[in-house]
Amino acid sequence: MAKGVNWLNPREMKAWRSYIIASRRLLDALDSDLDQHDLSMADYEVLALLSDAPDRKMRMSELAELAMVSKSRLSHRIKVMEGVGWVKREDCPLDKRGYFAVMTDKGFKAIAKAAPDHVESVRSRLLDHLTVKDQEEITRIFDRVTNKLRGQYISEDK
Amino acid sequence: MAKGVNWLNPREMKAWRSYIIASRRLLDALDSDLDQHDLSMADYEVLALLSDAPDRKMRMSELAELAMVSKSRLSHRIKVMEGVGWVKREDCPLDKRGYFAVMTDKGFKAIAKAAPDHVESVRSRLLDHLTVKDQEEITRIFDRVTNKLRGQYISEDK
DNA sequence: ATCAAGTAGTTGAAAATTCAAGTAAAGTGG
DNA sequence: CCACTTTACTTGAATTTTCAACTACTTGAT
Repeated sequence: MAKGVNWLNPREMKAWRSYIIASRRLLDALDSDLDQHDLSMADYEVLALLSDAPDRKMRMSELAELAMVSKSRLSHRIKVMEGVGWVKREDCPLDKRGYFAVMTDKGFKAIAKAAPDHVESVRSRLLDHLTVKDQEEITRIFDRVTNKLRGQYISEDK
Repeated sequence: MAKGVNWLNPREMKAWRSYIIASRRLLDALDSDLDQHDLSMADYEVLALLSDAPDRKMRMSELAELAMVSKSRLSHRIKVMEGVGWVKREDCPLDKRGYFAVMTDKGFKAIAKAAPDHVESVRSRLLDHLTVKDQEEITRIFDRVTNKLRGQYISEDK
């Protein structure tokens, strides 16, 4: 096998760069739009997941998995959210190692307040600039990327 | 104006979720692929920018801007890279407030070693799953997103 | 010249995240 | 039911990132 590196050609390079640059700026913008609600995207997602869960509670592991953060990180984060009064912990009777993160009313109000702004933010920063066809392309392309990623060997904890 | 929130419809929701989920996993995968070279994506980009710059040196501000990190973050990061021996600082004769970050030979070797793996990683995690047409779509869509983002009011420092 | 305001970059402390253990409870095979 | 391995979390320390000054220089106006 030849040892030469298969560098990106200009078209590939352009696609890759367009994608990361936009993504970085987009995520930054969304995050800074959430500042007014004292939330980061990551915390928003955790709360959103909880608010949709039955009884607004979820096992730590499941929450970590769905929110795509490490258990350790979730643990730390839940501790601060607990301090703010948005969630509390409850232990799981069926598995004594486990805990539920339970959203409080205060937490629910917090995310209910942030949600409209966040949705508007996602629209104005991203969706408004995509045609219906673009949206479908995005879905198709990125679903495929996720699927392939799943197949490949991926790191451990998170 | 009616006060109702314009929530995302299923198609929009799907596009948005496909995009972030894939992006998070993708970036995680790329980052963990770089672990073997003791680099993060952010550090990689800084070094890549430097290695392409004339004389492999660049003003701190410009580097921060192109790498899309805050000046403070770059400053800290360059300090540790300086410790590792990948870059050094040099002061700018034309503007005595300013500094250049200059890549050392050791730094150049480090990124030259990482680059082929990183490119391969970008291919196997992303580009291999995109048709030429997909690449063009991505470029078109995300360039537009970036442009619109530029127009809107965006935060300060970074 | 002089002074106000802006720019380039750094710094230390605070907050967030990762990393490497550590604890306690389940599950599993014999 | 007894070891042994796994799972579900938490924790504290180390690292990274952000935040709010702060220094020193440049620029522009008078």
